[in-house]
Amino acid sequence: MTVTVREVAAAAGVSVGTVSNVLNRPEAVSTGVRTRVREAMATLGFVPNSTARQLRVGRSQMVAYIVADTANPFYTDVAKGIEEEIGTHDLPLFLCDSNGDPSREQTYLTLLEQQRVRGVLITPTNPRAPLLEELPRHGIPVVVVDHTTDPRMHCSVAVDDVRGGQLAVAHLLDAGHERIAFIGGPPSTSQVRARRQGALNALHAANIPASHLIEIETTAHTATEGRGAAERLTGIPPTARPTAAFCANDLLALGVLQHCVSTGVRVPDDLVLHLGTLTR
Amino acid sequence: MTVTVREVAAAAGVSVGTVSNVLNRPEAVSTGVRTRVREAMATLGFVPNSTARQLRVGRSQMVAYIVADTANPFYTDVAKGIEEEIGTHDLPLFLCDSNGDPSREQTYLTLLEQQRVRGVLITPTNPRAPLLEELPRHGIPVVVVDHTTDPRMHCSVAVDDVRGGQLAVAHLLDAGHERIAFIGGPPSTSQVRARRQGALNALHAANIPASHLIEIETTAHTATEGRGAAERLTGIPPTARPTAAFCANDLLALGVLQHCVSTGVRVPDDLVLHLGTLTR
DNA sequence: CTGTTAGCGCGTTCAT
DNA sequence: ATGAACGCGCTAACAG
Repeated sequence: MTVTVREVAAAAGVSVGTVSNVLNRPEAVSTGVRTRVREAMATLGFVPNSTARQLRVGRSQMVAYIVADTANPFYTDVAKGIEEEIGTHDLPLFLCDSNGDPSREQTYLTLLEQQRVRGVLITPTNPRAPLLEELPRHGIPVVVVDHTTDPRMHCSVAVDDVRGGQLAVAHLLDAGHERIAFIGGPPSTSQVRARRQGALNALHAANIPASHLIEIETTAHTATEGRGAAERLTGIPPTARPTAAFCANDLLALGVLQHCVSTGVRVPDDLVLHLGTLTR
Repeated sequence: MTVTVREVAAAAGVSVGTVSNVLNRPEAVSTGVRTRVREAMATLGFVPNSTARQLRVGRSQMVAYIVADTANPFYTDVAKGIEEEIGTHDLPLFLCDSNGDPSREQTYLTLLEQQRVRGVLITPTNPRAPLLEELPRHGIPVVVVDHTTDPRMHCSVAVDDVRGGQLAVAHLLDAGHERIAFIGGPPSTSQVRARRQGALNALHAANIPASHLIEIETTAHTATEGRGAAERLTGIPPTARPTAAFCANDLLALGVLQHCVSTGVRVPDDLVLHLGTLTR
């Protein structure tokens, strides 16, 4: 069923070493032999077994990016950027969805380590997973995305969430709003905590009491949760209701918008909503 | 650097066959030896090399789903469903983004074939790619998602787009709308063609001329394109402007909504917009 | 129940 | 420029 280099070699009347050479160092083979071997590969339907190559070479060419939720456009946008870059090195990217579950995250990490992959990028659900440190020790580079970690162990790239939250809320304050909703995911996520802190900083800088930040907590970064948050928000008596909302996540903002549209809340007359990076 | 079964065997005072057995058929090894071997693995930091295992067994356990755009929530929702199912068989899923590029799609297919993966799911950008038929011939199961193909070659699962388009537009007609926008992606995608056909069917069934379906074509299924479409839509003189819009894709609908919100077009007073499956 | 051994398909010396 | 032979780490078949 499966065609090997040996069979190709026999068909082309050369040795396996030569076949391997036309595969990996074509310039080291004479033109005539090269085309003869290539024809043999084509007629036999030869498909290189990269498993065998990897075993020989010691590692696979695969790069993986583990995220908590592939439905979150932030992650897929980051993934597109990663692909663009590593594509220039002819490396393929594979996306893994841990679904916010530390045990699934660990399963993927284990799997990837056993596969001897070329590298792993991860936006960790469990930033203190022991495997996160084990991989680099075993020679597998790890890049932590959207989360800061111990720089001695990993490279990492992250957003200044405090500043982001501060800018967003300062903008709303400038526009004259005095009661602002903060719609944020579970406080267990550091990004949410940081953006909230930024929001508070903005209030403080404007001499507005922190109580004017009306916090609505959600359990996840999904549109469904956003709709629920909007429901709670619009349930607040008009005089106490925030006039603007800052959402810690695009999908939350989308859900808020969906709820407003379907229940007749005017945007932006009744509620000011700034859509962030959901721009693709 | 890398620990092998042989070293584990030596450390535990057993043979490699036994080590392999505790890995793959633990019940066939006596309890004492089993724990002794497991301890040796732990202290040595043994990580099974699944590349070698795959070479021996003939195929990898990896399942991949190739989509045209991981930023399209439809695909990631499908991916979640796939994961849920294959997870019950202890198989990991890897997402591949072809970015709508047939050549990248082909690259992934080639790679996966060379990796001898367990199976491939794909929403094809190029449904007639020769590799799509070659994989099954080489023993790699392929499932075509959201696209119908020759049932002799592949299993496939797809949506009845014609009926979907018909239902959506019939609903708007029932609500009293007589001029309806059809905002659809490139007509080269069969899903868009089918939904458009369904929309026309609904008009025909209601004895409304096809010219009352105002078609706005986009080049992709993105929010950006949706915003552009909305701009064109709101540029139509009020008397001729559609009073409702049917978007062939959620991201387009989102873009339309974004444009309306940012330019003060009332939803649904000025324009009725139904948000579809964007529900997570 | 445990040990021994023969490849899985390929890349890479070292000869020629 | 080409060929022969070895081994990557592991599983499976068989022998004990």
